[in-house]
Amino acid sequence: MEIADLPLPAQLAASYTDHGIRELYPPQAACVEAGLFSGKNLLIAIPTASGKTLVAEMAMHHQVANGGKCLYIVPLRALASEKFEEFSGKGLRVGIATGDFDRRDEYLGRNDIIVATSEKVDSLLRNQTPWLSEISLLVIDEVHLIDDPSRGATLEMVITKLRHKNEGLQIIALSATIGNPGDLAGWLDAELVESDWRPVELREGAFLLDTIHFTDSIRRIERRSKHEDLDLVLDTVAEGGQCLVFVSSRKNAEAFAKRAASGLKLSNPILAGYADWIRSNATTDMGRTLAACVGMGAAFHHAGLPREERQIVEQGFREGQIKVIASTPTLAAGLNLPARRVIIRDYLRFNAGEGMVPIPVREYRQMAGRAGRPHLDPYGEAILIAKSDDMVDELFDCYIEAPPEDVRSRCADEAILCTHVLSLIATGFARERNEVLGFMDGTFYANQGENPLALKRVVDRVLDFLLEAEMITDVGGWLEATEYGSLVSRLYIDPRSAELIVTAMTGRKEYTEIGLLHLLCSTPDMSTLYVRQKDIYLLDRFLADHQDELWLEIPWDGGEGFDRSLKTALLLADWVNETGEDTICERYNVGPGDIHGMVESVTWLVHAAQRLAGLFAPHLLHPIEEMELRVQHGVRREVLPLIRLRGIGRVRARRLFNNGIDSIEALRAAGPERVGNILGSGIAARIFEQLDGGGGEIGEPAETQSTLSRFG
DNA sequence: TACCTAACGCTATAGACAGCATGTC
DNA sequence: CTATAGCGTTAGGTA
Repeated sequence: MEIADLPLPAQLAASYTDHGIRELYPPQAACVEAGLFSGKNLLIAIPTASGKTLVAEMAMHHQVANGGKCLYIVPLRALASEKFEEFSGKGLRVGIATGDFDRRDEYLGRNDIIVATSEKVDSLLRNQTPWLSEISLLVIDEVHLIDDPSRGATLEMVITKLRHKNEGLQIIALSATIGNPGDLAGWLDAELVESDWRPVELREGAFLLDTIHFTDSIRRIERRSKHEDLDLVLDTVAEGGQCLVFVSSRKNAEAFAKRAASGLKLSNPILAGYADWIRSNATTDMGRTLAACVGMGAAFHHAGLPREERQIVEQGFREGQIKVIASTPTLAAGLNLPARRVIIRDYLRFNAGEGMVPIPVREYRQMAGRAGRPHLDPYGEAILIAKSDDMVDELFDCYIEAPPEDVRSRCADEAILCTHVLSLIATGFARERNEVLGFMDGTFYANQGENPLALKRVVDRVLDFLLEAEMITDVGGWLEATEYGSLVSRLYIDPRSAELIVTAMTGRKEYTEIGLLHLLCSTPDMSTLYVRQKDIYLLDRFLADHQDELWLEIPWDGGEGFDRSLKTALLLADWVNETGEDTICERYNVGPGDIHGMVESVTWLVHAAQRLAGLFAPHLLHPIEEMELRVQHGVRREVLPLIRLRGIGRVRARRLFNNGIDSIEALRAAGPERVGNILGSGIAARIFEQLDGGGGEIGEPAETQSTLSRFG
């Protein structure tokens, strides 16, 4: 099927031909035949890299040409940016909406295509965003994530809400290969397009000692090192390919990258350039290790890395300079980063409470699908590593030839349903008990024929909780959200978090920094740090001195959850007391990326706490507002007056403060010249522009003078 | 005595969405 | 309540 024969706007067709795309891949053609351009709903279950995005893009342009508006839902922020870039510059107005990147919020509705994460769409729905009802085409990327235990229900509810709201909505759902695509297609009233066609041949096999066993052939690998897994890498590189190695833990990723680096020992100016950049920005051991590895052509990739380092690694790999990346599952689900050979070294992963658990077939497929770069590699290889003879057969049975798992609804979970039921009531999707159940009839859960009574019981319990918490009221069967409930729904926090926060804030405890942080870290919305044996001593010592500063009771059973939230709170306390990044990383055994993640989460929660304080504990409003600024910037209280200026962050504020400038007044008194000496004249000029310009309300009067003497 | 190595036991374990209002070094 | 690699400790060996 030729591009030229399709009902596409001229500009899009031209953009495709410019990129050498003239003909559709067979599965893409199947989508057109299944009714892509005639408004049919489609469930497209085809392998990674076989052109799903293009199908969606064509449908979106066709839709817009007919006066429609499109919403493209993705599971990750990084994916949102990737798709945003991809869709931009082809004649349509494209917008992006994610938690960290939505400066166009106001104008979002003017776009033809909006790319957003599922949580962001849910949030927009909760805030009654008007343009959502104009959406005529909904694209759901990675729809199989409806099965994700923690986030799947949100996706399911968002889909159900949008279908409920927008009559005649066309849905295009993109999925990995799953066991029961028929179920999902049935729910969505969609035509099913299924195929295992790929643009690059994929060979899957299991490796033992020095031999790759494929389905009907074997391939010997030269022994080049002490480690078999490394031999596989060196072999790929010797043939001019690149390698992606999936391992189960960060430590393994780093260890493998080190081994690969000393096995490869590459050296060229470009790699050296990357290594220098990483080294000069690195503040931690981890960063220096990465720099050393990258200099020799290998890298590791996990969530502890700071964003910039992650991007360098990805870029270096795309350019073909970095030959190997040893990665945790970060790369499995995330960006499009193909390699000739993918090695799945660890297929067991530690799972709290369960021990080592084999990864699902779907995840294996996800990783294996990364093998083979279209137009660049002659073929792709996905290789599992066996430790014994028997393992080879087992790996074939359990992964290579195994059918992928079925997808199941996750929305019957009581804790998760709680937040969604509240939002249904707060936004008027349901006004009575039966309407809640009626709405749930439209979910995948109900469609899969799960026990409706079980769901009813859960819904009843959830409603009882919400009534008890006074987030909703029930007047003669008529359900309505209270001001509290509506706020919780819009803040997008778990109602259980809100209850915990409100209860603690209205208790008779005095405000303390650690009290607030620990409270927020005890919330189900905050992920907490792992507690090691040697941390326990430190935690106990902290408790001995500061027990009475905590807002929450210490559980008598010395629960693990308590230790975890306390450790996390201590990390954040260090952050707002300007402890250096390297010290924090070492003390808590985390990477810069983890700090960033936790700071981001807690900033969101402090904001929520601030709004809740406005409703229930006005006396806490001011200190919590201060904490909001402090976590955002990672600064002590004493530099807050300075931080409010644009162009001043934690470093510059600290530098000014240490030079005796602790307030707006002091800044004025010092004058541009002296400030210029401290920070550089360009920045000084920008600061004084703000001071002289209309910004009369910037900063606060100096109220922190008492602590000044410490630094003078 | 200084130094190295093999053997052993212990320890720790992936990822990342959401508010709000604009700019860090 | 699983698997595995990395690491620290220690015993044993060698120059």
